[in-house]
Amino acid sequence: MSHSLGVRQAQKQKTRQALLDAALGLLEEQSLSSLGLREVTRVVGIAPTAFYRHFRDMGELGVVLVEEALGSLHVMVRAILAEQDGAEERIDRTVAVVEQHVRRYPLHIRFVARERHGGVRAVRQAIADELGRFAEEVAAALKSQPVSEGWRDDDVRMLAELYVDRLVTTAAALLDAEADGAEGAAEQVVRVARRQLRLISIGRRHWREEGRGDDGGGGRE
Amino acid sequence: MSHSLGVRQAQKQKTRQALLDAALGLLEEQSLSSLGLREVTRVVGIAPTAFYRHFRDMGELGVVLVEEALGSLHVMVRAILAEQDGAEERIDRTVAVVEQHVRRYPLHIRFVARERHGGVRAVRQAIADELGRFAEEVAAALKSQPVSEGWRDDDVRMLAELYVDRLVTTAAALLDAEADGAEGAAEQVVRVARRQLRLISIGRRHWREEGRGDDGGGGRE
DNA sequence: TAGTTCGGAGAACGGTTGTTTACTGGATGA
DNA sequence: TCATCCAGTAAACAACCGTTCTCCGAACTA
Repeated sequence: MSHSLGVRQAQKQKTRQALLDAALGLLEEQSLSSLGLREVTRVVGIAPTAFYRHFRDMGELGVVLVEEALGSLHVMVRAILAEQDGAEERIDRTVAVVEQHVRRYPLHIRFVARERHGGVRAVRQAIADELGRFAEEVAAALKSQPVSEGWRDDDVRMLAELYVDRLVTTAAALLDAEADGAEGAAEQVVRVARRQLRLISIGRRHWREEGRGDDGGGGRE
Repeated sequence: MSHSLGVRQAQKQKTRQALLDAALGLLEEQSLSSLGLREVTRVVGIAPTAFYRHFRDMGELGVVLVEEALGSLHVMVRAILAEQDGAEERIDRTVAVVEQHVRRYPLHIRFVARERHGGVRAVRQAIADELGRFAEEVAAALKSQPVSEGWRDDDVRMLAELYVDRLVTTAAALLDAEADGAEGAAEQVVRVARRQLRLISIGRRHWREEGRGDDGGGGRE
């Protein structure tokens, strides 16, 4: 905060953020690879050429958007992992936080869901990296819980990825449900998500007893 | 087969299929909303205007591609569900079939993964519908298994969605792993997928004992 | 055989795109 | 105060886009 950056840099960051916001808005109804540079600058109200003062191309802007979007998600998960409640309460809290996050940053969620497998390589990579870091963080938290005693590290990681994936999927489904305008749709998604997490949690508790057969390397041919 | 359709209609279907194939090929590296009509016709080798003889616009072509892509997936799942093996063998077979399907129809998988949350509403809807039907089929199969005795219908459906989602996600991950050229990446994905399915399966077997608390309607506010 | 149907060609349309080049004017720092 | 920097401007570029309209010729039908 403090140093106040000078009028010059402050203005630059302002229009830079305006570009990011405008792009994110436009990306609600199209995908990044079809989003035009001129389209974005038009919304912001600056000349097309001014775009280059901030980003080399739309792909670069997309990567920045990824950081912005998943940065806020990061905060969300830290909040969940910090808790020490029982499994049931933790699940409720988790889903509730996802729900509220979707309501607060719908455009960010939409963007991540869409571009995760989208047409721009650099953006896909950025999302994959960030979600990977994400899973790592979840894995660390899971490992420190009593239930994980005797678990192999890669099994913990496997579980973490299952959780992360479920959260992302739930968030996307929730977004679609709200967009479709159907009345009870969102609540339905939330209920299903809770039960799915519960089932996974049950599987987790019984993993040590039955999860044998550590299918090492090999394979079939 | 037999009726041979006449030279006229046969040719039409031929170029129609050529359009679909060309589009699918181009969609390996971009998303539908950025795919141009001229781009497709150029690959096929016909005039841009001829496109309209087959599709109103690219969205319509996309919907047809969805049916084509998920139609083959449908066959795949029937094969899996038909089996009567034990849980472990079933999981191995499932993952193996997914693996081979990804190798046989990589472009179809890529397309579905990308456009599931893509920028074209009609296509998203078509994919959602098809995956829904898919989950319904899986649910019916799960219900007929002894393990599901005493399960509520919507709990079975919840489990089916969990499975379907996992298969789609695994297929997409497998595709990315193979594209990235990393040597053991694909095998790693397969191993993780197997263990995740195993964990879910364990959760399923213990669901009746611990899955209580049927969080009915209500909610929090 | 004569008439109709229709998949495809071709040209032209107005509009949009990304990118380059040269320029302006206010903030910046000596 | 004065030279420098640099975010944003303006004009022009060639390339491409989706769509319309008119026409052709081979396949169909009667």
